[in-house]
Amino acid sequence: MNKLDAVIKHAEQQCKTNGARLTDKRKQVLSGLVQSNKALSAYELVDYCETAFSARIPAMSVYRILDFLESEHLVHKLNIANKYVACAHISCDHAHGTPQFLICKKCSTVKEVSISQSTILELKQTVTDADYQLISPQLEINCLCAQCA
Amino acid sequence: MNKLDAVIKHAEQQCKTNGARLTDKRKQVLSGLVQSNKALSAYELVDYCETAFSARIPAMSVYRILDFLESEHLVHKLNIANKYVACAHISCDHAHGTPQFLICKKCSTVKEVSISQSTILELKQTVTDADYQLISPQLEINCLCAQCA
DNA sequence: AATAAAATGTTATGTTATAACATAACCTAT
DNA sequence: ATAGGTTATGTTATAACATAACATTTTATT
Repeated sequence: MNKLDAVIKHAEQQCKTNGARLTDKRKQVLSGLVQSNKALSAYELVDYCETAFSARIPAMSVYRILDFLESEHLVHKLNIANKYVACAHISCDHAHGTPQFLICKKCSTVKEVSISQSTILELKQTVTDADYQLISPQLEINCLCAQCA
Repeated sequence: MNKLDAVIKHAEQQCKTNGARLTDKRKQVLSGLVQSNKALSAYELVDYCETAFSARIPAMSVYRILDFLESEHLVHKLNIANKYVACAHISCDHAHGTPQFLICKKCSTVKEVSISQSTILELKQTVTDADYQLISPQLEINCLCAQCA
């Protein structure tokens, strides 16, 4: 089974478990992100669905679908780029922690990496010391990929 | 001397050293950021200059001015919020490293903090291992401030 | 089949940002 | 002092990202 099918199957299963539905359009949007090697904007996903599936999904719907996929932890929003990526661990069985992203500023390719628990703890401590409350320790780091560098 | 005057004086000196000019409009935009306790968007700065100085600066110019102030290291862009803050260290004499920001997602108040050198080194190593190249180790962390929490 | 809930469509508009070209302000060398 | 280049700002248009509000369609359940 290829990667895409495996991911979609896992995603479907996961939605079912949560009593949510992975509809055709949601599958199409998720496919776009899984197949892409880089982060895509909502409007790029509109184009992808049109091209790949002849499905004309309005931008508004894509945003809603992205919200849904995020809520199911199938997709991450990269705030520094205003783009979206599929979670790199959809078809892993183990649960996974907070993702960290290296984002190529030129071409939007993304690598989802892990930093050590101790570093995360230190960041949390820094936040606590500053009298702030952490929403998510997701880090997004501006980089250049090997290609673009 | 109050904080604002001190900052502007330092900023002026710093620009002079670099052969750059801190014009009136640039001062006004910088003032807006220094006086604000939170990050502001370019359009909020347009409003600020109108209100505070009766200076109608077009959005286009504010963006250019922000670019300039960034290039002089007087201002930081917070990419996850699409807003801008004055550098917290303009009137410090010592040079300072890469800034890290805690950003309140509700009200955009910002705290500029430092993380340990060892953490920064670990992040750099993570990036290198992933065959990426770091543009800047600036971290921006989504939080809630004490007020909003 | 009737109903309620969920998903999607539609239209309008808000927000952030840049492109392209015009004009004004300011140095600096003659 | 002024001609000519450089820097700064103005103007207009438009691109790119995002949400609000309300309508319709689809799906699941009784």
